[in-house]
Amino acid sequence: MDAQLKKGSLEVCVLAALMKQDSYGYKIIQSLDEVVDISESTLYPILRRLEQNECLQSYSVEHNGRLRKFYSITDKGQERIKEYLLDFKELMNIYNYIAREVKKDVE
Amino acid sequence: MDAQLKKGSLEVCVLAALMKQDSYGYKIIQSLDEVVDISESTLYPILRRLEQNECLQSYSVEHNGRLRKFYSITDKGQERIKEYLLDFKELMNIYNYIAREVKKDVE
DNA sequence: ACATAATACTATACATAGCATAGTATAAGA
DNA sequence: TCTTATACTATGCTATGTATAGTATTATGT
Repeated sequence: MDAQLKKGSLEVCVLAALMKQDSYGYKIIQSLDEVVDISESTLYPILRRLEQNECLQSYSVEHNGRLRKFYSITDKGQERIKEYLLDFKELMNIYNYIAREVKKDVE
Repeated sequence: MDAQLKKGSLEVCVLAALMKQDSYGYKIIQSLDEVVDISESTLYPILRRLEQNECLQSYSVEHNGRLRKFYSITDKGQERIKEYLLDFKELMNIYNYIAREVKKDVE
């Protein structure tokens, strides 16, 4: 899938993954496996950005002697998702236009 | 609308606008007016990029003493649109996942 | 015992696309 | 004569996704 098309969506996808329960980097990648292929180099910067934005909060839990960084979604993060859903409707307008123009050609 | 979300779509939107008939910069902006707000600083670079990619061809027509640059879509440009439509289905998967996780929370 | 895979994260650097801003230049209308 | 519409070019910024590499521990396989 074209990287450009993912822009703006991956971030929100990560937020959505944290709606059910708190999670950490490695686990998030796995839980999103069926939805989208997201690599470490994409996810970790997103997590840091979202924390800076206050869309996420983090806390560390010791696991096998190392710290696992858990993230939980904030109210602001949930607002962010709602804005995305609204924006996506506008994107659908663009998509529909494109699909329509192609069909016209076929007819 | 969030600029990031438009990435990858505007370019194809311009291609789609040229499916019916050849057109030029200023006119394209107008014809896309109802679909998406695209400014000159966005459109003209797109047109040049698409011509370099060979998704568009151009020719100049004199109009009131100045040259108007008309663009027409190539076969490669039409292929490009088809790829976009496929890619968009994957994006819909992401969107559906996000919408689903939000709903779960409401229930 | 040793190698490999899985786990878990950090850091650097890059490409791309959309967009703001500014500049150039002509024609038409108030 | 001033503004608006027309039509395009050029420079530079920012955000996001991604490749690559590095670090370090645990579990598994041979």
